[in-house]
Amino acid sequence: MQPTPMLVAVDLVVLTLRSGELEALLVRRGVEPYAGRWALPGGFVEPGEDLVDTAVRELGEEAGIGRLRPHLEQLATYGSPDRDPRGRVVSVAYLALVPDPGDPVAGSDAADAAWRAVGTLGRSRSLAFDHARILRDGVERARAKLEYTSLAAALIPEPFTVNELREVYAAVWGVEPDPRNFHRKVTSADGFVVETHATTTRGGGRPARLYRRGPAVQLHPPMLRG
Amino acid sequence: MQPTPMLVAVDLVVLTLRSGELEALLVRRGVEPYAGRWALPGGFVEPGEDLVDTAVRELGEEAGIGRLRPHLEQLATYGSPDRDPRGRVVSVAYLALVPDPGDPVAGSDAADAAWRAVGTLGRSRSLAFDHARILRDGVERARAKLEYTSLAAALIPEPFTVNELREVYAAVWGVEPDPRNFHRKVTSADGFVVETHATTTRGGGRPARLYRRGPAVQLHPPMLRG
DNA sequence: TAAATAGTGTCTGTAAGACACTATTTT
DNA sequence: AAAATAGTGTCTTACAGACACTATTTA
Repeated sequence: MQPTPMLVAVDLVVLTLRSGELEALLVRRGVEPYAGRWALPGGFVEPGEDLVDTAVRELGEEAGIGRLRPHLEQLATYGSPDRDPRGRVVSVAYLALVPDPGDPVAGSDAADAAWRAVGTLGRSRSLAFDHARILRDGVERARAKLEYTSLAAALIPEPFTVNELREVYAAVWGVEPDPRNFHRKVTSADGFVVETHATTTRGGGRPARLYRRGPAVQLHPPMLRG
Repeated sequence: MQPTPMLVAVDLVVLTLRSGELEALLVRRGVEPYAGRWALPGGFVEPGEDLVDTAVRELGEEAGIGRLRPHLEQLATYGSPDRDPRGRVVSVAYLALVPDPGDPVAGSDAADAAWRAVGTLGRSRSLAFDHARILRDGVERARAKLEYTSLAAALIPEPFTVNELREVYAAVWGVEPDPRNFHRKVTSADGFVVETHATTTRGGGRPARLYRRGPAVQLHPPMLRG
């Protein structure tokens, strides 16, 4: 029995922190199916192109985000037979975390693009295809990985203060960690952040030391959320 | 520009515990490419078939494992353009953890099947395609998830003793948890195991209480490995 | 009885969370 | 000075790990 060829796409859950909220990048579809509806950025894998290269290419095309060296990891693959009315399309989803790149520029195959707070999107049916589900999975992955990795630092521009890093946890988890305990944990966790010699007063009050992302990927000990 | 159709396969990393060792199910390929080489069980996704259904079907076909109600989760997707000499094949890998089902029965498209200790397989180039890489990722996923989920119980038959559960951690992590502290942690972790009223002396010594898998998926607190 | 495994109690060190207190800026 | 944010120290509680001790079986 001959195997059946299928179309393979890459869809992106691109998250950032804007004005204290976790937001996702969406594009408004210009063509059927779901024309006019919001969707995750994505596109088909080209011949000879590795999956992650498709993700990187789409990141650049859809929002000029490539230059920001985002954190990029594979999320999951969605292949329900009826997820795309055009036929059998298997979608490999990637999760990207980037510092806020500002308002997006519309790409070639997107009539419009915008950042939207993730709060209500996951539950809604406003997104095309099964993208609400994919977005929800991506947000949940990000939430979970903040706990035991240094991923939070990927959502804000360098250099950053400890308080700016704390605001990432506040936005993503919806809880306000104690600023004093948070400070102690971050600066004592091995390799989470490395200090620069500069300070800033952009937050008001006493000057805060500026930090860059440290070499650690896994955090020991982890940042716990209750 | 028209997107290029590709073949989509599902490959399985099936792990179990046999004679104190973590072992993976392998099949010997009967056809080219890589004829005669060991590979992960797997097959192409059929039209109208969901990815996870392909995984379940292959589990049944390749080793009659379906009846064991294995833990099954998606692992990752591998789509390097040159990973299969026949052409472009994207493979969605699933991780299955099962209680030891005994020696496998050869399936239809496998000349032979066998359990192999994972210790050296990951590093070797003896497996077909990129299956050594996939196996390594699966084992690493299992190792990591033992820490904060109740997955260990999926590798042994029910009902089990606390000591049998401890042997799972010993085999997968390569460390021997203290039996006394382990006992306290397992029985006090919320929903990890539920006790039956039966006991057994199959381990020798004082009769040990028998347990079944509890309702918990995430463990609070987690089982730490140093 | 000895040997083996099952299970409980106790101690110590580490770290999370609560929060008092000091430090350095702007208004 | 007052207000704001940055950063340190201290206390309490929880729990991981070490390990003494008791419990219940087989040989």
